[in-house]
This record gives sequence, structure tokens and C-alpha cells, in this order.
Amino acid sequence: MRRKTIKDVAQEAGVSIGTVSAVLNRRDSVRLVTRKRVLKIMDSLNYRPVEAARRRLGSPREKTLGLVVKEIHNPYFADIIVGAQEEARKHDFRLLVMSSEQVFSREVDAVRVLVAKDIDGLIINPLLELGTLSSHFQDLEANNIPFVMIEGLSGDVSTASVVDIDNERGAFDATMHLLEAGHTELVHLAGPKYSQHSSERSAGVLRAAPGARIVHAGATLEDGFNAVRDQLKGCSFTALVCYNDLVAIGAMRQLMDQGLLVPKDVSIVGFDDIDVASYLGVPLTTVRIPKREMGRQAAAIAIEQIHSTEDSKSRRILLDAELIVRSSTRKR
Amino acid sequence: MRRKTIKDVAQEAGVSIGTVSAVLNRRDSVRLVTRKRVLKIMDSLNYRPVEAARRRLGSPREKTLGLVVKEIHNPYFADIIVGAQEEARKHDFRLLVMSSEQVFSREVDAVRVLVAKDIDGLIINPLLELGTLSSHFQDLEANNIPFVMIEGLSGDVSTASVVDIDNERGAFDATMHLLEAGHTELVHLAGPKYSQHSSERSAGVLRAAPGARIVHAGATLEDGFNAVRDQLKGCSFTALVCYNDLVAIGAMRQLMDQGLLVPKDVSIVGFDDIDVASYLGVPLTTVRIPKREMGRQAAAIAIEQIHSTEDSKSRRILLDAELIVRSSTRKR
DNA sequence: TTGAAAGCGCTAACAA
DNA sequence: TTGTTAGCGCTTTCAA
Repeated sequence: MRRKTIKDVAQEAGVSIGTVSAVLNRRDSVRLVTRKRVLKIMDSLNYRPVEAARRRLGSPREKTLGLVVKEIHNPYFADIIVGAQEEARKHDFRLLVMSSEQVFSREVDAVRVLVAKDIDGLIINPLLELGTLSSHFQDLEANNIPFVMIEGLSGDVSTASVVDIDNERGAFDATMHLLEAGHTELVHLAGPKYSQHSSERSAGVLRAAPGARIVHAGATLEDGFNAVRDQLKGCSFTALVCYNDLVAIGAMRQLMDQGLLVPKDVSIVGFDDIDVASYLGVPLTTVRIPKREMGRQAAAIAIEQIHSTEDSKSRRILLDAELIVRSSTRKR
Repeated sequence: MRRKTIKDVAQEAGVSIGTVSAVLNRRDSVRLVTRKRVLKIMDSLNYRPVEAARRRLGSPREKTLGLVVKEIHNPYFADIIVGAQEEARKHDFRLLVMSSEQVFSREVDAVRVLVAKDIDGLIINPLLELGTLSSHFQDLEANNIPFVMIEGLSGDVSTASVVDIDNERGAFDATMHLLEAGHTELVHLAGPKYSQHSSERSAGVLRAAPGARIVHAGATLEDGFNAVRDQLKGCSFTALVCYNDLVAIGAMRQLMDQGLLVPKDVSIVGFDDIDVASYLGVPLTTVRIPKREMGRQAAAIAIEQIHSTEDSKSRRILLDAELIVRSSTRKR
């Protein structure tokens, strides 16, 4: 069924579209009876104006940035969103957030929808999809919509701007910290496959400790909990390097359930430094990512590219990740 | 400076707008040289098509729901968003998320922007603003855009649909649990002012324990930490009823820093049951809110109202909050 | 107080 | 292969 338009309302009410428009815009040039009649028809027809048609096409609109994250349900992204939003506001931009929930087709869809909503720029934490540089990014380029990636794609041929952190280095530092503390039986709880961050972090762990055992856990509390319970059953180890803090916290919980003490029996390092990490009963040693700063910089770059007339060259920013030693690790 | 249009490009390139349109839509009817010239002009003019004009006005578009939360940086909202998104997807709706970050003017602005982006329905967790039913909600009604509130406003005169939980009851249960465990020196760490949930929870605490001391903490880890450190200094108490889990976790950390043990010295109850609550060193006793379910129901109602032709009556759903007893509370 | 008509930026059909 | 033109749903003059 066709969407009702101002014409339908006008016809049904026996007035012209001009009158309906006047009612819509609360102009006081309409006789009360007429207004009432029109309003009633609007209601009965379930009429909703097409907003795009209201503002004269091409008239100045609110500037907006789109932000597509992989999973909204992760404190890591919450910080990135907040950072991006802060920077956006500074420049009078609004931020529209969508989540792909780790599904590639939804990421493509989200980008399409945001473009349809006429965003001026896009920040995206893309899913790692092997093969071609996906067409949704090409669309962005074709439409002259600047976009910034948070977490660069590996085969990243494109000209896209990227804001990222040195994962390899961070994971290397974390592992070295454990090695220097005398740990020899190391297990690495790796993140999701198809995550660029995960493979970079695994690489960092292996560079420091080529013999480390790698176990694929995931990215959530439950993943960490399950990995230790199932995959590490009966396995001997004294230290865990985790993909992120959530996995670390989940792992820690499982260890406690098994009667093991952290850090007495097992040392644990996380990654991200989410807020809660320092509030835990055993404050978590972790690799801090400047999450807000990442969001902020990504937004700043997007906005800069929107404003600049000349074909702004893409920028690549690699922020440092810093090891924060707390209480979940100790000398062996 | 006026936004560049297809006309500008056509003129500059010395072709008709039809040709430019063909290039824009990747039609292969354009000679290579022409295409190249047009593309170059587009680039140099920094031309970006007005998306709203591309899809023939009024043509069927993706259905979208807007969601405005108070603070994106809170696991509680993350769950609501996920629930809403799941339900939305089921009905082939997209979800656009914005955050007011506890600032009323931003909430108003967010609603305006979402309406301008032509959303079909709205879910909102409104800030508690005393006085009139704000005009941004009236606008929604005038434009026939169904909206659902998560957390009802107190003086809620409007016809809006609401999905909420029984906060009073949840807080009452939590407090009774402590009372029955023999606690007499109770402190309530209350949430932010101007939060409906906060005042309802405080009411529940007071109904169970009229003599409870009320301290205004806030909603974050830091707020809980600071409240115990500053406002409870030298104060004697054996149990804490907290506005939410974050405050509880922050409070717990501060108690530990003071050498106090939970639950041996102090029992603590949180609210929300965020994921991490059960993974803590001392798993948190808390009042579980069906967060995803709230998001899901809110989306379901919004979508139902969008589809229904007749003037659907507003719905009010009050979900139960359930006390989950873990290890942070014990008999005195 | 209401109606008629031009025009917003673009696409699509058709003509050249 | 390119140009011309009608219209998408609405607002905004201007005329009646």
C-alpha cells in the first residue's frame, strides 16, 4: 500500500494541499473547523509527512556523522562512541550509531542505511572480511563521503583513513612482562577469528613467547570463562595473556571456581583497560588502549575531510597502547 | 556557500544533468572520456548527492527505529539496545542510536535530528524534566510518529506508551533481604537526581527501612567509590543498598581499600544485574532487570503502532525485577 | 482564509 | 551516447 501523501489528505478533506501544508506547519491562517477536519483526516489516514520533502531539498541540514561498531555490547566500544561524540559535538555534528553485531551483511546494510540518511561522514570499525575491499566502501568513495576506519583491515589497499593502536606491541609488552616475572608456562586466550585486532595481538604474544600455547576463546566474559573450563582442563600453566579484559575477567572467575588464586597460582593480563578493570577484587593488569582518544581522533579526521575542499589525503594514526601493571600478575 | 548540485557538475563538465546522473548511478551508457571528466569535476567540486533526492521522494525506504538513551556508557543501556535491535531486525527495521549524555537539550536535539532523518518510530529513555510535557514529544505526536518510553516520566500526562520495571518493588525486596539478614545499619547509595528510576528505588528502600540513611552517590563506578570514601567516612553501617551495580562495584572497591571485607564486614546489594556482576571476585547480590526484554518489548510496541492503522491506544508494560542473591550479602 | 503553481535535487523515460 | 522533461512530496510565494 502506497504511503499516504499530502494529496491524499487534501482530497479526503476536500481542501488543497496548500491548506494541509499550513496545518502541518501550525500556521494560524487556517480556520479552526478546517484545521480540525484536516487533522482528523491525517489521523485516520495515519498520515506521516516525508521529512525529506519538508526541508526544501538541498537546504542546509544538521551535519551528521555515522558510526558503525562491531558490537554495541562491549565497554570498549562505549568509550570509542563517547570520544567520537564529544569531538563531533565540538564541531556541531550529530552522531548516529549503528551496530553490525559481528555480522558482515549487517555492516554493509548499516552503511547503506546511513548513507541513505544522508550522513556527511562515517566512522567504522569494520569486520575483517578476507578478499576484496568490499563494495560498501567503494560506494562511500563514489559518493564523496569521507570515512575513517577504527582498526585497519589487513589487506587494506584502500585510501581510507585509519585510527588504530599498536596491538602487536601492546601484546608483546604484556607477554614480556610475564616472561620477565619468570613465567614459562604461558597460555594465550585469543580473540575472535576474523578480527584484525585479535590476530595482531596473537602475533605480539608469539613474538615475545614463540612457544606460548594458543587457545581460541573469543571476546566476552563467557568466552573467557568457558575457554578455561573446557580447553584448559587439566592443562598446566602459570600465566594467561588474554585477548581483552572481558575474557580475562571470565577466565579469572573460572580459575577461582577451580580453587586457583590470582595472582598466586596464575597471573593474568587483559587488554583494553575497560573501566571496571581497576575496580575488581583483584585489579587487573592490562594493556590500556586510549579508547576515547581513538573515537575523538576518528571523528576529527572525518570532520576535517568533510570540510576540506581539496582531495584530502588519507591519514593513518597509530596510537600507543600502554601496559598498566596492577595486581593480577606477579613474580613466579 | 550553497551545496553543490548535479547542475553545478553538469555545467562545469559541459554536459547535461542526465549524463551526470548516469555517471552517478554507474550506468554504462556513458562514454569513458565523458565519465572521467564528470568524475573529475565531481571530485574537484567536492560534490555529494543529496540522498533524499535520489530515492524518488516517498518511495519505500528502509524502515527505521530511533533509540535515544541517556548515556551510552553504561552496560545497562547496552543490553536495552541489543534487545531493541534484535526485535527490530525481526521485523526488518533498522535501529539508529543516539545518546543524550544526560543533557536535556541534547535529548531534544536528538529527537529532532532523528525525525529529520525520517525514522518511523522512536524509543526513548527520557531525562526527567519537571514541568510541562516537553514539546519534542508533542512534535512526535503531531507527525504521527509512534514513540515508546523506557522509564516513564513521573508527571506523565501524555498518551505515550511506556515499558518499565517495578523499581520500587525491586528496591523494596533488596532492602528486605538485608533486613531479614539482620542488618540494622543500612545506607542507601542513591542515584542521580532527576532520574525517575533513582527516586523510585529510593522510595522502595525507604518503604522497607524508613530509617535508612540516604546518600546521593550517582550512577558510575567512580560515584560509588567516592561516595563511600567521602560521604561515609567514619560512619558506621553494615549494609549498602546501591542505586545500580556500577555504584555497588565502586563502593565495594573502596571498602576493600579501607580493609573492610564484603560480605563479612559489609553486605552490598546492587541493581540491574549487569553481565559482570556475576563474574566479580565476590559475585554481587543484585536486583535483575530484564534489560533485553525491555528493549525488545519497546521495539515491539513501536513497530506494532507503526503498522496498526487505527489510532492504537498506548500501552504500559511493567516488567518484574527479581532479586538475585549471590555472595555479597550475608546474615549478620 | 484558501487555492494554484513554481521549484527543491534527483531519477527515469524518452527523444534526439 | 547524450539531452530533455516530467515528476517524487512538500513548502512557499502570490493570487483569488
